[in-house]
Amino acid sequence: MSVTIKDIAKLAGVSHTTVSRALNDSPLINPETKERIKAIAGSMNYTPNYSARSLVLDRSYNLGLFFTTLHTGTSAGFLYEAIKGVNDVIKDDYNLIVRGIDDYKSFHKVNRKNFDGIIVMSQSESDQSFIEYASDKEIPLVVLNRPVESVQVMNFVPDDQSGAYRLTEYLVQQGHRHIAIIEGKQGFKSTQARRDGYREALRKHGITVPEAYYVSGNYDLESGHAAMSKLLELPDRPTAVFCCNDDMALGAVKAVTERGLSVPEDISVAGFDDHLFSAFMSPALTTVRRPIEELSRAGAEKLLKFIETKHSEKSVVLFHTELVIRDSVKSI
Amino acid sequence: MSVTIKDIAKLAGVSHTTVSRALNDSPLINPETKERIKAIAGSMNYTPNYSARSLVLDRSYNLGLFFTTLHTGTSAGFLYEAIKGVNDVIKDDYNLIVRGIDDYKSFHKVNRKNFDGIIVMSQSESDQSFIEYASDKEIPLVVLNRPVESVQVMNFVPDDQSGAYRLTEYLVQQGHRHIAIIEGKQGFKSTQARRDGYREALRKHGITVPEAYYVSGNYDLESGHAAMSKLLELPDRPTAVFCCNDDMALGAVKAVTERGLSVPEDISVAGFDDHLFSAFMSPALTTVRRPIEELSRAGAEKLLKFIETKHSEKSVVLFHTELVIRDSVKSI
DNA sequence: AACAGCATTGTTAACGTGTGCATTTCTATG
DNA sequence: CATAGAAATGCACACGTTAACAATGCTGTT
Repeated sequence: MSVTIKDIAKLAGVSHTTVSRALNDSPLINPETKERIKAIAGSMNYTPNYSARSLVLDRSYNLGLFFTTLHTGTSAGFLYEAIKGVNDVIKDDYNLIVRGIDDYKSFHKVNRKNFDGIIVMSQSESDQSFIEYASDKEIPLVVLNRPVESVQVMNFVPDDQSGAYRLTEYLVQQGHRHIAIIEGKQGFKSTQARRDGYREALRKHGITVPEAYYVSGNYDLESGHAAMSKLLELPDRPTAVFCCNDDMALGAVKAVTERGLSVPEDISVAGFDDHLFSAFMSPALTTVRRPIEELSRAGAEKLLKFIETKHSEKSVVLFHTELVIRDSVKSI
Repeated sequence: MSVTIKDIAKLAGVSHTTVSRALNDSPLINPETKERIKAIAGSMNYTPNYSARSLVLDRSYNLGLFFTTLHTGTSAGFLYEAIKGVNDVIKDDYNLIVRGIDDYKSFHKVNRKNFDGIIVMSQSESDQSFIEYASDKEIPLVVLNRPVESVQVMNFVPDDQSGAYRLTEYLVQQGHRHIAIIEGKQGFKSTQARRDGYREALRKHGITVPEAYYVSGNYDLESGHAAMSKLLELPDRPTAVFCCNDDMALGAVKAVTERGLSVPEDISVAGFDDHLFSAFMSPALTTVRRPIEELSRAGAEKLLKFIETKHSEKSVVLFHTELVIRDSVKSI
């Protein structure tokens, strides 16, 4: 059986309360007694029973990092950057619980007893009921990646729309007018924001494109490949394709080269996200950088502050997205 | 304040003990009383206080998924597959805590009170002291990815050496004799296993290669690019390069194309891991598939069994690696 | 020496839940 | 109706820790 504060108390000849005071830096203890107790605790390798502390303090020391889903539409790079960003902030002071919201049959297991706070990495509105539930339960909550108006939460959102707008403008500036789009997973807010940015830029430049230039993907390599294959069959083939994430761009480029065509000589391709591999594609991909790691870090910092101060306020912080010009777009 | 079993007991007109029996399917309760209690608990949205249960039952319901490090040498795909594999097994019965072992200043926070079990995804021997510590503390432990002899643990290991051997044999069968290797992160056991497989195949075929054909990388895109740049400068340039993971292979292919050379016409490139992007590279990468998700799933299943039965035995399960032939190797 | 105030320590209960043993209730049998 | 045994329920304590309030000890002042 493990060492408890009662074992230490016996050896130190004090009450268990005094041991607790010593180990928690209470002002209500003589410094010499404190050091003596700490030495004994150290020599016995005492560690607190966190369950007991959690019970008394009404704290769990768990933080949730919840993704709308982990099953599909969530790329490895996205998951990786989110975990790294949050982990850099919380270190080993909290347990980071990683989950897909769609894994919950019922949310009632998620409550203040089990989570000190939750970061929702929101990909679509399908997690809206969860966000409302968590807010209603007054669980400290931060929502990343998607703006949420109906709930008083802190929000950190990459500016996907202006990123997509800027990228499409760049394609226009390079002379392209036949610009197609391979969209992301239907229902995801990022899909809509990127499409809106694309459309806004076309409209600004008085460009109209046929309906066939809108093709759906699923944010993965295969769907990018399939979507590009469709676009390449069109009688009026686009000169440039905006792929709404880098995974789909890689699949699209593959579809192009399989037909004996080349990027960007025969058709230009752009992506979105700036994953690690994007700079190493052949050709190096022109894309938009989304700072997922920084956004996750900022969200975690805010959540810790919220937990500490018991205070939060509605805010939306837009994270700058950045056009990254490489080699996959040709000037025509 | 939340609903406790005492609140339910009051409404049901029974003791809290009876409520506990009802909610835990004890045989020591009248079925009608049980249903009545369950109905009340349901209508009050009762959930157990897990801290209290953990304290009484000496259980934490936390499982650790610990990587040797999350800082460098751990690719997004690797992390993603491991988390997915484990998560598929544990669902929401346990909290999955994801950490880098090198994040711990001291291991003493890791104990049976805080973790019901731990899966170590071991990348190098630098986690050996942790594995020994956890085993000594009798924390249920499963080690994935690296064989461990000094400790009585269950081990699930992909057969990297024979994967690398088979890949190198394939290169030899395709006529290559000037075969270089871009190694992984120094000190990682996977680096050694893949190098050993490569050397074993060369030896089998009586092939000797210059020392300059061994170049170090760091399991990332940049180091693959840099290592291939070195190999391309050699007066006696290799005809084929075995990159010890797919990220480095992508970087290496980029270095080739940047020099106006092409893969596989001018130089063949092979990888290791079969990440999702590998099939979509231009050319599609010949590589070795390592079943990280399956291995993680098997490890999690074994760990849950161990926690349940309090019984475990030393075992090493080798997971089959598979040569995946695509387009990046030319026959000469 | 007596008293007041402050510092230090201890007693007791709380947190929410599970369980061993005691008590009560119910049922079957003679 | 009385008795025995089984079923059902409750009492009291435990788990390890924190904290409110009580008690004790020490120090300084008059």
